[in-house]
Amino acid sequence: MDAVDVHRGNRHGRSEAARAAVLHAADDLLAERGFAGVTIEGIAERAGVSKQTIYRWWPSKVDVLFEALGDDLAEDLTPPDTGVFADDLRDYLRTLALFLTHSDPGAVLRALTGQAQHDPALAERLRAEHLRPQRERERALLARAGLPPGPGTDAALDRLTGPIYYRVLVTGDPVPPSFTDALADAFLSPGRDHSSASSSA
Amino acid sequence: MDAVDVHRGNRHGRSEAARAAVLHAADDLLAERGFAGVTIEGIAERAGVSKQTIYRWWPSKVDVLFEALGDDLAEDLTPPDTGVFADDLRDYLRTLALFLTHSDPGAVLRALTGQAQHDPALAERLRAEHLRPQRERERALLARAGLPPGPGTDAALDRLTGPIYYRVLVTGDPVPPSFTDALADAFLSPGRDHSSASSSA
Amino acid sequence: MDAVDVHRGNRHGRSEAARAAVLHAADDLLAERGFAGVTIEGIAERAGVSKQTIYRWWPSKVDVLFEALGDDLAEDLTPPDTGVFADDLRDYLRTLALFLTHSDPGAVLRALTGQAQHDPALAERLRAEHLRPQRERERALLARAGLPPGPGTDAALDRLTGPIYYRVLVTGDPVPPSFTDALADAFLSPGRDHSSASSSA
Amino acid sequence: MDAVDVHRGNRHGRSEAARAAVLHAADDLLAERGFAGVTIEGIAERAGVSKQTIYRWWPSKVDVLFEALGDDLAEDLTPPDTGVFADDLRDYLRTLALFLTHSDPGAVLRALTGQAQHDPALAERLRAEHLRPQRERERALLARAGLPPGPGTDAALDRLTGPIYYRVLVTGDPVPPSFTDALADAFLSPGRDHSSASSSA
DNA sequence: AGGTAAGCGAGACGGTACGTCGCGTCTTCAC
DNA sequence: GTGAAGACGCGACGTACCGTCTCGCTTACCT
Repeated sequence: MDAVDVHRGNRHGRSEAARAAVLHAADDLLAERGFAGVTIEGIAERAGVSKQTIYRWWPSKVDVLFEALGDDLAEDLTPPDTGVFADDLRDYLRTLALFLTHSDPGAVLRALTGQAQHDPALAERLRAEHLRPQRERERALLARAGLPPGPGTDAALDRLTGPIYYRVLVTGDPVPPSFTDALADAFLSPGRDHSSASSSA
Repeated sequence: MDAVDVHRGNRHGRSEAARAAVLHAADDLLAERGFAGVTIEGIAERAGVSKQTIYRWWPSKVDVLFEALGDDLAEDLTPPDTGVFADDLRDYLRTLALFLTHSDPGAVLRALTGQAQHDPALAERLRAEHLRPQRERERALLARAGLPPGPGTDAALDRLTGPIYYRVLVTGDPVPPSFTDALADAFLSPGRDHSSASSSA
Repeated sequence: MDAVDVHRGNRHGRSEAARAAVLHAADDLLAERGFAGVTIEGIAERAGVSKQTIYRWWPSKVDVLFEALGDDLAEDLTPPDTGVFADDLRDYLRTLALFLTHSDPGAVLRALTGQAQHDPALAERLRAEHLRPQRERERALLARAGLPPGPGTDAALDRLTGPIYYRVLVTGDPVPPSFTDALADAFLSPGRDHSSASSSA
Repeated sequence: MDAVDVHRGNRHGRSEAARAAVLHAADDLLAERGFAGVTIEGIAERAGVSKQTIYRWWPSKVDVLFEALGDDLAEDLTPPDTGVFADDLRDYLRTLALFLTHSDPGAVLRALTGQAQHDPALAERLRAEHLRPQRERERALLARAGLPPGPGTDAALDRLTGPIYYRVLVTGDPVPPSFTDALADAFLSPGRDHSSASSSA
């Protein structure tokens, strides 16, 4: 913790302090000024770091944000496993909605998803490193429902999580528990009629 | 039609030729070089128009793209009305998927939706001028199913269209007719089991 | 004087009101904001006149200023003729110094002379329309001293007025009566020694 | 001398190569296209330098020209000292006339003097950094004539150099040796009559 | 008395240059 | 050999004026 312990960058490797300061500064700037307010020069100034240090380790500002996202999806969005599938599913969807709408890493993910619409390489990287692993975790959840693995699982997940992302990214409507619970219920009790979907909203 | 008839811009109003050239150029640039390749200077050069003319009428490049979107949603995405609701719904979802994934205005909409993640004002404008009117057209479609108007309609639409937008904006998976038909079927026959959803894929 | 009498411009000639407003506005702008602050658009706005009206009658802003100078040199700088040459000469040099340093048309002349350093056409026009006629008036003054016409007159005038212009345009030193009187004295009594020139300063 | 030795600009200071290229380009443009043809963009392009580099070191194009003037006055206009005052004075006035009318730095000085008519700050800077030091060198010349220092010296210099500047800046007349010699003679032999001044012209 | 043509205001237009911001590269020196 | 500092070439930004143009109004004068 002491200044003595801080790597300043030398032949023994990069400065962890600089790395953390950069990621932190990028996060802050995204929260304070939005995506356009995140600039390499701004990050460098706020982090007390030189531009060169940033360019040495990250190819672009989206890579900084990408790394700032870290393992937050794995940490925050691993579905629970209580043994009661219905509860686990409802829980997970609620957590996902909350993550996307109100968490700091959720804001980063939204910004990156937005940028991914302009940048196919970023899109692919997001999918490979975050979205497909997350999908894998979701598949594991559904597997506990006794569903046989297969394309049906993915289709079901698209129907479960798609409307949540849709509200977050497109309509901007809030995503309350009533909404995610209804999605879960539709999966759990496919026979219920349409109006019942709203009765629980 | 003659050159005599061309508004060149005077006290009686702006030049329609310049307006059209700008919108067209913006569209082209988006298609050719992506969102980052759309610059005011680039639009001006390609449209044979001065920068000032663009700034006179549009606050920013997203406003140009916004106007370039025009009434394409209303024109291309008004659900059909053949009298057979099931066909109409299936048709509409297929059309929506095609629009989002393979049409020029769909590309503009994707870019704007991406940018909207960084720009709340744009997000609101997109919703007010395009998404909510589109939702209204979708409500009219569902009304023909005999569904009573109410929040249930919106929830149903979120489940019908949400997964399509999700694939387009997030996973990047293709959205084939089998996928949209399955969504329609799930709405039309809520009792079918999950695996059947994929059997038609 | 009534509005009825104001030419608004028609087939029979230009609007005198517009002309005067333009010249006045140019003058004001020069005084208030300096030469760089004189723009065609600024003149048009302040004069309540359209740009086109200015361009119809003047090729450029320097032409406006040029016309704003009017006959001020002839009016303000015609040497007096009291019959006493020494007094006339002293008077004239004092008047010239005052005109150049503290009058409104003097400010216009200084600005135009400055601009003439960048614009040979303007320089020639200034000389043809103002400076050479002024030189002619000065020659007439010297002729009354009994000096035979010839190149000697011009050389003498260069020595009489040159130092005044020099102070105004180059050193920025004030040009008090003592200075101009000394110039006159040096001409009137060429035998006086150098130090006496300053003793009257 | 090698490329290795060229400062490219870093924490230890600016690039001397860029500085020289900018000054050279500005000089060239002034000579080729006149003052209005000197633009920051034009300098940048011709010098192979970015606009930002110019703005980093010079507030305006006038400042570039100012620096381009360098020490040329001190170098070219230091009066000679042969021990024969009359010769020195005649020589100096001839050199001054030639400098102002036909040298490259003289053209820069004329342009700056012209611009100084529109810009008091530039006027003061010209005087402080170039004109007053030059006046000091001229005073030293006159001191060798045995003239006691005092305001008489300045008045005499105004009469010696004023007419030269006057012809250069105002009338545009040529300034031949006969003209400057006559000025020198009038100083050296104040008793000669007026007509004699022209006889040597 | 009506038609006509010039002067006028308004202001949109294609341009050029402005001065600024951020990019990504580079070089140097301290540690 | 990392990192802070910061100059550099570059590209785009948004603004100010330029000089040109077209339009519709007004106003004599001239059928």
